[in-house]
This record gives sequence, C-alpha cells and structure tokens, in this order.
Amino acid sequence: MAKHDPDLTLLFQALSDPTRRAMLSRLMEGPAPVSVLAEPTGMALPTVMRHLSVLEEARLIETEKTGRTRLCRARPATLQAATAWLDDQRRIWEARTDRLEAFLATMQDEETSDEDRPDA
Amino acid sequence: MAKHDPDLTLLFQALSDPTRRAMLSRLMEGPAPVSVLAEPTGMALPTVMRHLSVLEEARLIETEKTGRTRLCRARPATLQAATAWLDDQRRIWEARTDRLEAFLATMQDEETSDEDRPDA
DNA sequence: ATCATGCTTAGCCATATTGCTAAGTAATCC
DNA sequence: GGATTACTTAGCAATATGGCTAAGCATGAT
Repeated sequence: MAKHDPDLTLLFQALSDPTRRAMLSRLMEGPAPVSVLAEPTGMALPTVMRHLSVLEEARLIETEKTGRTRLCRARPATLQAATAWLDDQRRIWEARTDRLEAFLATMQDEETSDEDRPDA
Repeated sequence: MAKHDPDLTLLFQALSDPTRRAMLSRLMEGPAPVSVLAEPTGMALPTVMRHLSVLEEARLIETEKTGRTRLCRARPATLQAATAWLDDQRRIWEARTDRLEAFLATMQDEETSDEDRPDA
C-alpha cells in the first residue's frame, strides 16, 4: 500500500534542524530556487545544499533543475507520516487513560456496593 | 503563556531515533523502570540511560528515583508542540493552495468574459 | 555483614553532522 | 568569445551522536 513509506528516522532527523525547518516552512508558501532559500540563512551555498539534500532524502521536498537554477518545492504529504506517528502515540496514551478511568470507576462502584451492604 | 516552551529542535532530535521512539511508545502505555525499558532494546544500560536522558531533556518523559529503581513516565503534552508545528506547516500549505485556486478561478472567469465579448 | 540488584559515572571508539573555503562546471548575458 | 551567474564537488575542522566496557555506589534481600 505504502509505495514510498517515509522513514520516520530520516523525517524527524530532517526536522530537527532549525535552518531546515525554516527552509521547509518557506517552501510551503511556494517553490523557490536554491539561492532564494539560501539568502535568509546567511550560510554558504554548499551548506545550504547540504540541508536541502537532507530534506530531499527525507522526501520532504523535491527539486528540479532547469537551466542553471534548481527549483525546490515542498512535498507536504510527507509530513503526514510524522503526524500519523504522533497521532498513534496520542491514541496509545488515551487508551491507557481510558483503561485507568474504567478501573477507577470500578473501584468506585465496589466501594459504593460495600457501603450498601452493612455486613461488609 | 507557555511556561515551558518545548524546544522543537530537541523534540524532533529526540524523536529521530528508533530506539527512543520505541521507548517513548512503550511509556505511553504506562510508566516503567529503566531495566524494563532496556530489555527489548538489547542494549547496554549506559546506552539506554543516554537515550532516556535525551528524551528527558526534550521533556518527552520525566523520571523519578525511588530506592534503587528509577521510574520513567511519558509527558504526552510535549508531543503537542510537534503536532502544533506540523499543523502550522499544513496551514501554510493550504493557504497557498487556496490562493492558487482563487487565482485559477479568476483566470477562468476572465477567459469566460473574453468568450462573452466577440471583439476580444 | 554480605551479596545481589539496579542504576550511574567515566571514558573510549567510530561515525555522523554542521559549518567552512576553494575550485569546478554549465548556462546565460553582452 | 568572455564574463557572470547559479550551483556543484571536494575536502577539511569541530562537535555531536550512538554504541561499548569497566568500575562505582546506593538499596534491598538473606
């Protein structure tokens, strides 16, 4: 089913750098060439390229070279993989608290029953 | 407002390791001592401790030592920070596609108008 | 008091990450 | 053709990461 299952490790790793998050965020607003992405970072181009290739390997962006400029665009669908994992965790947690509440409710019921029977 | 704003860099960094994700996932089901978390990893205890301290610094878990055992529990609220950032990105993207669709709709309208006027 | 348990500290090793500069290549402009 | 632009490649340095072993240190059991 999952044709290109995105690697959560690559994904979170790519997102763990503020420069890369800023670049991705910028690309979410629309495609941009490398130099435009580089400008606000104040970093050297090779450094920026490195960040971009990390984002690309994580499938968070895709790039296409036309002439001498390389255009980068976000692949927003990939973020879904991260969101999905986070949602899974929340579900696990909620299942746990649900069980806990059910258990506490049972305790409460039994306590009430005890009070009902004076011979307890 | 945000008393302990979780650092997204620390957060995503902590989540970028499969061992740590597994340990966190386990803790979402309920608290556990270090040795229980260590067991399924097959790793040496110091290594596990290292992972745990990364999770703790990212505020994804909290630990408490009683006697000679240290109990670890998840801090699920922290995951919200990650979810929030991802949601922001999705919003940025959607705002962009909305603008795009509005633009395309405008194009469509103008084209229709042109067709309406035979002198175009 | 002794011993086992459950971390904890210290330190080492290999590799990965994040930045740089210098030099190269290919496309566009004049 | 020659200069300029926009990346690209190669390679280096500093630090971070992820694993280990060996030894230390309390606590709980006998």
